[in-house]
Amino acid sequence: MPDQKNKMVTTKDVAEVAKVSVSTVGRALADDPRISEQTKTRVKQVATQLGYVENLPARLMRGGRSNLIGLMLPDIRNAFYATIAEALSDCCSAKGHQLALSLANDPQTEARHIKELVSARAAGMVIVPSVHPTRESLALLKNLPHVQLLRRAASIGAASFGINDEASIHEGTRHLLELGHRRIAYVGGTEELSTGRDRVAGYRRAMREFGIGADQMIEILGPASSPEFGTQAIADLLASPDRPTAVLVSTVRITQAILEYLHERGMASPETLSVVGFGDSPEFKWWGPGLTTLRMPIEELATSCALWLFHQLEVGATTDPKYHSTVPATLIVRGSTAPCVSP
Amino acid sequence: MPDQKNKMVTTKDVAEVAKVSVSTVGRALADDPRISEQTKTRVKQVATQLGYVENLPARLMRGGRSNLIGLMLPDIRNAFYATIAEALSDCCSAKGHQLALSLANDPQTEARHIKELVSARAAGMVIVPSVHPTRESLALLKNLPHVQLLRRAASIGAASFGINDEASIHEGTRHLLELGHRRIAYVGGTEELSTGRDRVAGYRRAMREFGIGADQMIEILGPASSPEFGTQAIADLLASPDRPTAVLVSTVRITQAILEYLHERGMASPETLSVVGFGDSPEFKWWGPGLTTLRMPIEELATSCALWLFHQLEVGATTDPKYHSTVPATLIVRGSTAPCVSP
DNA sequence: ATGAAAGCGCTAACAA
DNA sequence: TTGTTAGCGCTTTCAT
Repeated sequence: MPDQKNKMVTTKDVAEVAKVSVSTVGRALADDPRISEQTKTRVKQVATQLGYVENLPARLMRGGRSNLIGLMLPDIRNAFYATIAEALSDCCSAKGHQLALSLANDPQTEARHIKELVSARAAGMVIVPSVHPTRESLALLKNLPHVQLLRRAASIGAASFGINDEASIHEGTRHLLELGHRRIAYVGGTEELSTGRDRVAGYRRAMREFGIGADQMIEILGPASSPEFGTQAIADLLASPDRPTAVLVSTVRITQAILEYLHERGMASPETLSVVGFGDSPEFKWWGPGLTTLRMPIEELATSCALWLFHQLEVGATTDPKYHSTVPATLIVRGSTAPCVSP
Repeated sequence: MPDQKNKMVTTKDVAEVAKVSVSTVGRALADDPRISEQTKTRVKQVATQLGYVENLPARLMRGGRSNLIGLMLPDIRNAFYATIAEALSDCCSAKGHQLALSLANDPQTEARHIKELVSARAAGMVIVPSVHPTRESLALLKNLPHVQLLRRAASIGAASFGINDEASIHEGTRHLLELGHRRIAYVGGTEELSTGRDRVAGYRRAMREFGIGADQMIEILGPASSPEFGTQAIADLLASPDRPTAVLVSTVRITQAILEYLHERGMASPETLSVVGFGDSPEFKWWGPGLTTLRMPIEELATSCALWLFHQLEVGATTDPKYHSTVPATLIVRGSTAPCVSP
């Protein structure tokens, strides 16, 4: 553990040793054409020798923004978000940016992190917004170029990149309907979140298209990333008098919880229940007969999101294009869904 | 997307509007006891009204370090590291720190990220070091309080927190030996990494203790986080003339690759092969008969690592305690290991 | 090709 | 209780 009070080497120190002025040092290190090659070489040599490292805060004081890119996620242990973090980190590295990771599940924490980023004069941020960003968050975001990812808060007037949630869930539901299922349960996040709204809408549309009324729909909505909620939901479903023949899950964490529950109770799929999951992880292949699931191009999504943000940073982003991009999911059919055999 | 050129509100602006001096503003916002409650309230009100956000770089220029804590990881998609990131993020939030995530697999990228952290005057960092940190990295770390996590590079003279790798793998190997296995293969990372060295050492010790000579040991070493290597390794093992009756895997990623391989080929465990995995994820329970594996208290490890770092930051860390802490793994016995029935 | 000096926003020592 | 001022390390005119 090094001594913290260790004075750092400054341009002034370098200047003294190299016997030039501070401005010459600054210019030499910035490869200014006005400085002779000879001086440049000498200055750089001295700088390295002394272990000079530029003082970013001091430079930032003269205006401009730091190379920090904020990434606000609800949960890094979710494979979805980990993939996003990795893709974004790659993009940042390529552009010389530094990633600041903020994990927030509630609007207050979110606001605090945004404030810190603004305070640090971050260059921009990628945010998966919470349900109801605070007024403060919204005001702060006015001073920070940003892009929304996955979720979309209407109150935030920025470009957004997401999954086509409605169409994805619609496809999953239709798959079950075409297999003859009619008592199909939907388990997912609440309608507070844009994603929750869109997803349940996809379920409803598919059901309606097969002539199933709202009274026949089985919807269990709760906290999107709560395994406990998922466990409770599947338990309730299986215990209900007219238990469904199939279930469609619409979040990663709930999917994992349900898979775990069914496995622990030794309840075989698709015999007991046909299951359509959300997201795709390697282990979904070896869960029971293999999980039929919706795969999303998360990595590509995060990359295009980053590219767009960087582009905005470069061009200065004076306009407000309100660009909204969505990508579709792919249904991966495995063993967990089978034709309905119930009455 | 907001206008980037938007001038930010400074203390001077607040001072003008509130009709006080800049220092009064600074003190009022810092809750200095010398300022009257009345003035404080007014200044704070004006600051909020104007949307004032402190300029962190400017404050840092006066010396001291930022609230940035760097976290250097090889791979955020590995559940191990994601858990660490989350635990650390929680600790940082609690202490008002901001997490800067750096993903680096090679010494050059690692060096670049460390330099950026030093340049940004980060408060400290938690690092899972690469095999051979560059000379530059080592020099830079002298100016940045840090702690090593999981891996330990001898060249870095800092406190370290890790798994007791030798003992853990020893326990896993002994479990197989006690089940009667003798042809036990070890698949893990190379001996370049401290973890790789310790782990294979645990395997060797256990084997020796059961009277098995070095010539009877089956070791396949390669890149620790390469699924491709894992796939190749298990393929080779199964194709070999005297195929082992059991395999012990010593990294998370290789474990995942091997599980996938065996599942895809429909090779049942423990009939074909007894398997002891590394790490523990929910899905290990439902892989085939359930994976016997070594579970590590990663979250606790990361937390204690963060606590230690924060403590060092607080006390100033003038001494160099070279504190090394290791926690043991727990063997979780499931269905993938069974008594040896081969000749 | 190089140097001197101003100023970025903030804090703290010194004044009042 | 509040104001004045110096200076942190760097870039950027403006001089030389």
